[in-house]
Amino acid sequence: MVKRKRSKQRDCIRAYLEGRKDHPTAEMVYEAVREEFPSISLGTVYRNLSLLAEDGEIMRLDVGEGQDRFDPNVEKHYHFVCQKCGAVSDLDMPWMKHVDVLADSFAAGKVTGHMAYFYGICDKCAE
Amino acid sequence: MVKRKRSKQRDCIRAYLEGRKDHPTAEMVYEAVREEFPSISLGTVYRNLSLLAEDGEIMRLDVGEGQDRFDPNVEKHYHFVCQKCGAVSDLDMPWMKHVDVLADSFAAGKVTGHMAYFYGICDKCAE
DNA sequence: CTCATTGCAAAGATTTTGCATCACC
DNA sequence: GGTGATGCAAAATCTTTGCAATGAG
Repeated sequence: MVKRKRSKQRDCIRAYLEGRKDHPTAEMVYEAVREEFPSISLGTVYRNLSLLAEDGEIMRLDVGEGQDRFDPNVEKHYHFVCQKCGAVSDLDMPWMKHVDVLADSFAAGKVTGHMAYFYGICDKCAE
Repeated sequence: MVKRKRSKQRDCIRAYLEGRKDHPTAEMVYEAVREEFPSISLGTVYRNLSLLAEDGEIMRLDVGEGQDRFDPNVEKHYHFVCQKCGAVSDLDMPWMKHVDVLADSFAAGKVTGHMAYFYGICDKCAE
């Protein structure tokens, strides 16, 4: 890991994410942080999101919709994606480490983990 | 579903995928099909892959590496991704429909399915 | 003073699309 | 012959990167 010098922009991005449970995209982070730093560039946002993820301060999510999302909760947990509105919410459900053992018995190699998300329709869209 | 007119190019793409278990990317399909249709365009490959997926003849995979991959096996099944060489192989392991029920009890909405893949190091790379 | 960070813009990478032409039914 | 498909190139999307200027330690 490289030496890191503090920056107001990165602090702001980190602080913004800490308070969220909606897993913002880089674009959403950009729009939000822009209110405090009107001249920040999208490149800087992407760079800092990558640095924070690299340092294990946040987690990068890919729920198969093109844009990556970012989560301040770095604990292993599952997500629920609404197929109608695209909202991504946390699932407070136990991590299934045992499925890695199961998968390992079928794989032509050593299984060390898995990636998963659940999809369906959220309550709000079901109305 | 729209009316479809047959084309040699699409037939070739379909036939190429049928014989594979390595989940080629669009680029790989393009390179392969180009041997029979040297003037085929990448756009046509993308277009046909999307049409075939739309018709349920093939399945589009996203294993979080940027490029999508395509699978002639449209049955629900899991995949194993080697983190070293990037190879994607099938896992002949039962589909865990019960986890959808479990997730549903935790979700703020109706869970209808899940997406998952396992990762690790394949035998070839472990040597 | 050094070098990580920024803003800007250009470039990358992947996929989609507009359009005139082609070919299937 | 009508319209779906093709090839080509341009564009759209999302993300990364080169570079000179700026700022933190």
